[in-house]
Amino acid sequence: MKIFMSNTENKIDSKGRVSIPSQFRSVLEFQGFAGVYLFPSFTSRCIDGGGQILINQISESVEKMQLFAEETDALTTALFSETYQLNYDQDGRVSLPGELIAHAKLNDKVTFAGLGQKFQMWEPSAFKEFKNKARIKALENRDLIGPSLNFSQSKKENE
Amino acid sequence: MKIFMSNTENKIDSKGRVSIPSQFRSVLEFQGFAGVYLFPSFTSRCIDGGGQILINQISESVEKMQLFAEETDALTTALFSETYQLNYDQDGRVSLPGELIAHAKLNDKVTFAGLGQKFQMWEPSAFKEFKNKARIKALENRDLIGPSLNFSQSKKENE
DNA sequence: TTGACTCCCATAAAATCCCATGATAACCCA
DNA sequence: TGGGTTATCATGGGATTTTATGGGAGTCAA
Repeated sequence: MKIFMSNTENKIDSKGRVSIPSQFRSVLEFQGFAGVYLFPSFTSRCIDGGGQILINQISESVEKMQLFAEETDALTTALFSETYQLNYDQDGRVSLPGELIAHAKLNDKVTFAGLGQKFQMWEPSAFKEFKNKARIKALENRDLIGPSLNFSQSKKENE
Repeated sequence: MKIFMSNTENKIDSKGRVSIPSQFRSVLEFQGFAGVYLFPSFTSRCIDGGGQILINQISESVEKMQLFAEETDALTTALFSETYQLNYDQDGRVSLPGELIAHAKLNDKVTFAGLGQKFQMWEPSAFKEFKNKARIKALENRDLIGPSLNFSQSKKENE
């Protein structure tokens, strides 16, 4: 299973175009279509992005909720009405809608950050801040992650 | 089950390339893909590395988390945004991202140390220091490991 | 016409491929 | 057992490809 990982900082040029990192493109194309789905994050000043698999997951999880019709409408509206499907050009670039740029407060640079099944686009300095906090949180919650990271070992050391 | 063991010191050349030790490569390829996953250690000034199995374990542990929770974003950011998937070339070399070099404070040499299901990459002198401390800790905690190991014997050998 | 969006080409930097070398380890055979 | 041959491996460096990015020119609609 290919997933989004690592982070790179790319430039937004004078025409408003950004290169999707090539490793991300290979994940997206592996999912069956040469483009991205982007929408403003619910919780942070950044853009959430993903490919076909992410969109499918979202649709399925909404279905499973078995909400009343009006609730479903509200939720899907919130989720999808601000979602943009952007196919990138042959050089791997998209031009970002103004709404997304505004939400993430982007200037002329974006950091792409892989989060597994999705990725995020951040104003670079905002990302660094979020990442540092995330690192600290992850250390505190290391038992959630499992034994693979030998976190439990270092836990013993400290007790 | 093939695992990573022993340690070797390799050089980082002028282009920033390092050879993955051939014994490690055979473990990695046994896991199904000719490359490594590297990320900054949460607890030490070194790089953590592994193969497909390690990444699968991590992916599985976050798979069932909520899609749009801030906590999930924080955790997956910590886990994936600093993880690099590097396929090595036909000579078995990768070029290390600057972020990882900085975290481990590497210059022109790296020590690869096998830790079973994962391995670590250290600045050589930092590794020696860490190894000595680890040895002492292991001796203190030898009863945690089980009766099969006769530590007192190897203790004598090194004194 | 203007602005937004393509497609296409140019370029510089970085990553990767390919081949050569020396050192070490593994092998073979008398 | 010893000595010589053969692999294997880490490393250096030139050549080639990929990637991100800039900018020109064409298309379409308001």
